[in-house]
Parts: sequence; C-alpha cells; structure tokens
Amino acid sequence: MTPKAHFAEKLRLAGLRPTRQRVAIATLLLDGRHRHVTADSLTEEITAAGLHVSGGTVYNTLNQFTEAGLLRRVMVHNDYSLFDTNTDHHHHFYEAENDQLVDIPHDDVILAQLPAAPDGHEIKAVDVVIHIQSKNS
Amino acid sequence: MTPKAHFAEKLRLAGLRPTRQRVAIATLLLDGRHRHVTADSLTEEITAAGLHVSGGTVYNTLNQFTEAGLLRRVMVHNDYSLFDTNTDHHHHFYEAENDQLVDIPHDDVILAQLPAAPDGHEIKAVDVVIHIQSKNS
DNA sequence: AACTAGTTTAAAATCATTCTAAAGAGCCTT
DNA sequence: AAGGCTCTTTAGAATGATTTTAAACTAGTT
Ligand SMILES: [Mn+2]
Ligand SMILES: [Mn+2]
Ligand SMILES: [Zn+2]
Ligand SMILES: [Zn+2]
Repeated sequence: MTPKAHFAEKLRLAGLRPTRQRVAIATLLLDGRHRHVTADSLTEEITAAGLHVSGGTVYNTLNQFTEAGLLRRVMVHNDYSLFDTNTDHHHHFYEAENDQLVDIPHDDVILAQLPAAPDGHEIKAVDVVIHIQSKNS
Repeated sequence: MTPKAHFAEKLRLAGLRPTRQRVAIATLLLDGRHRHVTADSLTEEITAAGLHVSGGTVYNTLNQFTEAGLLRRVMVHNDYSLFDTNTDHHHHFYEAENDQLVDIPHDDVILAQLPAAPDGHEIKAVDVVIHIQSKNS
C-alpha cells in the first residue's frame, strides 16, 4: 500500500475526507514519531516539504485531527495551542522559562487515588503537568 | 486594623505598592473565598462594587498578584486566562462543555510516584486536571 | 461528465492581551 | 506641607493567535 493510500484510509476511518491538504499534514504528523507541534511549526514543516496549505486550513486540520483523536491538545500556557502527536496516555514536564515540553513515560506517574467524578459526570482524561525550572535560577 | 490597611499591608509584604486599584482588587479577590476569575469576571465585580479600574490595570494586577504568589494561574484551555484565589496545593475537575472548573480537595488525589526532574532541574509544581463530561453526551 | 456536499483559500474579522506615552499618585526627603 | 523621584494608571492603539467569510475548488457519487 502506498503511503498516500495508507493515510487516506486512516483519514476516512476517522470520518475525514482525505483531501490533498489533510493527507499532506497526516503524512507529516501521523507517521508514528512523537512530538509536539504548533500551527506555526507545522506550517514551517509544510513549507520545508515544498508544499503550501493556507493558514486557515492548518488550524482547521489541527482541530479536526484533535477532534478525531488523531492528535491531542496539550494545555500548558495560554499563548498558543500545542498539539501532541502522541495520543497514548502519558504526562508532561513543562519548563516555562524556555517553553520546553517533554514527555513523561506513562508508567513514571502513578495516581494511587482519584476522586469520583461529580454526579452525572464521568472522567474523560487525567492530565498531569509537572512544572520544572532550572536549579540555579 | 481597617480592612483597607490590612490589604495594603498584604500588598506591601508582597512587594507591591498599595495603590487604590490594587487594594480594591485585593479586597475583592484576597478575602479568603476560593474561586476562579477571569479578567472579564473581575472587571464585572469591580463595576458591581461601583468602582472603575482600566482594562490594562486589571490584566497587570492579575499578572502581578500571580507573580507574587497571591493568585495562581490555572491552565485548562487556550481561550483566556483563569486565576485561582486558592493558592494552596489542590487540583481541578474541568468540564469543557460549559467551561466549568471545580476544585478537588488536596487529599483526594494521591500521586504515589513521580518521575525525577530532568538533570539540572527541579519540580516547581504538579498540576492535575481531570477532564470530565456529562454521562449522557 | 455532471452534481452536490464538503473543503480550501486569501483576506477580513475577532478578541484576549500587551504596549504606548502621557497624566496621576505613593512615598521619601526636606 | 511641599518637592521630587519613581512607579502606576489610563485610554487608546497595537499585537497576534485563531476564527470567520464568501467565493473558488474538489472528492465522491450518479
Ligand atoms: Mn507530549
Ligand atoms: Mn490571542
Ligand atoms: Zn506528549
Ligand atoms: Zn481552584
């Protein structure tokens, strides 16, 4: 199966029509490498690949991929959105000083006890962000 | 001690000159009630109290209070900043559907194991956000 | 090939937040 | 109590990420 067909199928399964733009972005982001991207960094990757996708579509696609569970949004500040190509359950170190986000393996954090969700609600996800800073600062 | 003098002193201790605007905001936010505010909701409170503080100063003051440890910034989405008047160590439930943030008592979450911070770094804070949703949705 | 619904586009709009530069207010010294 | 120095506040402009717009395009279907 050609890579293009592979990602097209992946998008169809996610309920997204495999347009040229979405396939291009999927090829860049959904290849199994785990990393964190912004609309801006993704646009740079697209350009580096000799392609062009409009700004609006970059934002739309990141939101749609996230909605479809192909990406995960990471919340560490309010400056701009961060997306994680690793959708497995894992947590993060965040160093505000240089806006550095680092994955923590799933098993390195153990939540021994969680509260029950409020009445009529259920837990959808548990996000742990460990804020760190340089020792000599 | 008059309330005004009380908050003025609190601000001085935090290294902030007790201006009329800062004392007004401290009176509203630092009275011991635990809640979550935005620049917008705070402005409404100020107006409701028959006062006026410029938008820029509301933002500056929230940032300065946070910097001084009188408030805490809570990160649950990228739409606008949320500030917590409870600076004690505690975690949050967050329901995205209606942007609802609820405190979780400190003892209801037990982190049995944490990873070591990366070399040369130390842990500053651990934030746990439990995302919840309505059961029938 | 024609049709339709969904998608992309460049450009404008939105909106929270920050910046600007001028006016005002704490606070220390006299 | 006045003067002066610095910090703060202000209204308004600027910024910048993100969303919206309406027209042009395209994937998928007949
Ligand atoms: Mn990550
Ligand atoms: Mn913004
Ligand atoms: Zn990650
Ligand atoms: Zn709280």
